[in-house]
Amino acid sequence: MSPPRPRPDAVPDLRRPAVEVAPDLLGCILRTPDAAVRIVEVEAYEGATDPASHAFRGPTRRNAVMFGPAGVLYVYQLHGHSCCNVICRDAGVAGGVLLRAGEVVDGLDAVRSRRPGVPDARLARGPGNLCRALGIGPAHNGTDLAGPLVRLEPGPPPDAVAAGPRVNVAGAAARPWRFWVPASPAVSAYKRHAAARDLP
DNA sequence: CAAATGATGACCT
DNA sequence: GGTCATCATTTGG
Repeated sequence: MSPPRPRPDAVPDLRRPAVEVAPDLLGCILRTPDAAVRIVEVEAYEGATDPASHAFRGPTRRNAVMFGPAGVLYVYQLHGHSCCNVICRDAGVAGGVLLRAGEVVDGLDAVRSRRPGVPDARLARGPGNLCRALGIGPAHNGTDLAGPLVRLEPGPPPDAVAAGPRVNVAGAAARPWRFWVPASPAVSAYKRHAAARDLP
């Protein structure tokens, strides 16, 4: 029996483990005041059990949001870029889903102006680029995903979901916690089939 | 205080 | 395939 897909008219329950939430976020819409993307590539990060997670060694100033309640955005800086996670699990237990790629479904002009010269299919390809496309930055850390700055909205579940190792993570093969929509042009080609398997 | 470290991205061969 | 610019955070002295 395959796992139940989320209803098209509801956002998935974010209080579950990130590994369960991650595939259910595919197809959902992330909206800022002037743009929106359909999420097509994500990675799950747990807490104390996941050495690749920012939360593995316990709370710090940077990762504090990961230990808070579900339903907020965790934004961190890396190499001069911003990356964002949807926070999962109840307060006190860390977990989050990194949003790695999306398809722009609203506010195309606004996104193009933030990413001049970039082909439409690549506007929100990559976690840093996705944040840039939506105008998400450090000020969004800890913001409510049901609030005015950022909204997570339901969307039609994808026809198919694939899973494989996380990107740029040591020992990634042990945990195939990256999930993506194989049909989406917003997922870079080499990642689409790298060590991929279809989700049961 | 100094050094190491990336959940990256753009560009190179 | 690979190099490297870049910078906040974290960790060690």
